[in-house]
Amino acid sequence: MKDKTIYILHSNICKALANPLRIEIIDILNDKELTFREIQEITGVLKSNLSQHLSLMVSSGILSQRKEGLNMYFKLTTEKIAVACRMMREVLIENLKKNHELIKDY
Amino acid sequence: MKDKTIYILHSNICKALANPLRIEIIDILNDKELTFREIQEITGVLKSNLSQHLSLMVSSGILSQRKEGLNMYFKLTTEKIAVACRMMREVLIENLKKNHELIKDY
DNA sequence: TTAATAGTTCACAAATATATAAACTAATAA
DNA sequence: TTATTAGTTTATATATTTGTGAACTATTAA
Repeated sequence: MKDKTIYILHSNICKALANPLRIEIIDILNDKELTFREIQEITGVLKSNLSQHLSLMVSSGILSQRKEGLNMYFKLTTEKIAVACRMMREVLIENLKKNHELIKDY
Repeated sequence: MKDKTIYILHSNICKALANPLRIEIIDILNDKELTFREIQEITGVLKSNLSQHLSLMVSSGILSQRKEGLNMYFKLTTEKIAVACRMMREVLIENLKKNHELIKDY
């Protein structure tokens, strides 16, 4: 029986992207570092909820955080996350276009 | 209030990757088309379970299927899925290496 | 028509993920 | 010290995901 550990670990990284709020966070962090407060203002979610999502993203290794005074800063650990994410967005857009082509004939 | 529909749709694509079995399926379909039977033999899961996972992947738009006689064939709809997936794998490997660096000093 | 093979659908139980609110901790300022 | 700001943790309720087995449908062969 083949060892499937790698698939579990790999899917954990993917799970970190598998939520609308977390996708939005990746989108807005794209190429910059932002504070917790800034992310909260843009997304408009409860701080407890945001903290849980950010914490999940940090522990899955896609975000890194640092504290400066009272503020916590967050950024993507690597450009690759943003690139992979953009690639998925392209797949989405292509699929939406295909569906549109199918539907417009009716 | 900003419209978050795009984030929901985008996260649906990501959810299609957010499971160990589905990652394995993407891995083995990498550049070829396989039958249900072949995927089942490689992964070793129940056919009902496999069918549900494949169906989810098809309806989220990352796989396409075609029937030929008694057999159902599956393949990735686009190369981009495999590329995005490989990119995530690289992020995982980098993180594992970082953790290893941290741990080996103890 | 009957049987066999291939896969899908359904119902259900168990596990995980999510949002909320309240209580908590850390850092700075008064 | 006390208060304030910034964020985390915890408990809890709800929703979603997952695996299993049984029943079902579709295609081909006897």
